[in-house]
Amino acid sequence: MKKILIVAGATASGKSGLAVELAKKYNGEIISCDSMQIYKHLDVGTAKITTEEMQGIPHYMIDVVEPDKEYSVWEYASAAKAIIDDISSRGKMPIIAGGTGLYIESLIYPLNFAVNKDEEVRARLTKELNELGAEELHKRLEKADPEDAAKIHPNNIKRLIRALEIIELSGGVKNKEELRAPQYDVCLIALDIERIKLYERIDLRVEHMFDSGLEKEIRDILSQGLVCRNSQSMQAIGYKEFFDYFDGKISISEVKDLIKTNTRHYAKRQLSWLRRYKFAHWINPSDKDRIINTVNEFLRG
RNA sequence: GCCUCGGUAGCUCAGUCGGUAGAGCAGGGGACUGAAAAUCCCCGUGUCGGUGGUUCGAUUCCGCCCCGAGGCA
Repeated sequence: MKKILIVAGATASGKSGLAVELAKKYNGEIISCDSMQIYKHLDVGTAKITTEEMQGIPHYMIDVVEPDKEYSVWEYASAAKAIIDDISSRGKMPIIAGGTGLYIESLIYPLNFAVNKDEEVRARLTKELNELGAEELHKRLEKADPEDAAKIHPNNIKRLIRALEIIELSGGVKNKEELRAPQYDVCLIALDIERIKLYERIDLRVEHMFDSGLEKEIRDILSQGLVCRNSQSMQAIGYKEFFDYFDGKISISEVKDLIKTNTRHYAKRQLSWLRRYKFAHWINPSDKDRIINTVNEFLRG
């Protein structure tokens, strides 16, 4: 099985920098695993790595989509897996760096849905949801797939609609346990930082984003018509918070505070996701020796 | 100096016709299979400013004191 090294962790914990260090040491190339750095032109707000910071190491899966386009895990996984194959075939080490849990999941285990999303079905289900209410749709799911229904809270309408969509399109229930074997030999390094320090780093990073022209960046992409407010990319933290400010509802300092708060919440969710991987190596990013030892052991095995 | 209104959870505040109190936010935990930086779920004991008094019992009523905000001088 091909070996891949994954550097994961909460936002602002130092994944990008560490990935570059490891790539230099182990003859690696880096594949970003980030649902927003996928988008072109969202640079400051996504803390996208700069060319200088890449230090000559090839980076993939960054700037691959226009910011008004929708993107999905499936597209990510297909593209990233092809790149993993390519890097491996050249005798180099694929290093995955990023914090989007679902995207990481899609590389560790194969996605096993037979059906893609379908905007028409989705739109109709959304309409039904508005007319009938979530409870009613949840009951429908319960009839079709009680096991799935038990796992999806009626308030979680995105999941609810997706579950019903799968049933309608595939004519059956989700393909569950099978095909969940890992598809690579994975070494997962999860960056472990004291919570208070992580939050300090987040605050600093947000301050830095404002100093680096975050407001100008978003004004520019809007005025150039690269996105509209409801574009998927504009759901990103660091962008969506600006719209109330543009509408005169909140001040710029409130925008900044909101971004900080939302980023903390996001970091918490990222850590929560990573804790599911019992095989992860939780290591403080400053503990280089342990990181090196862990990777060495992985490569020997 | 006098008058009025406040002082309750980290913050903003509600409430207790006297039986030791609860929301939002923050914070913590969790879920997650083609929207995922999205979406959703769970978690609330704190000298109720201090001190005397009335009372079986005071955060609640009364007195005094302290600290804010405003008004009159």
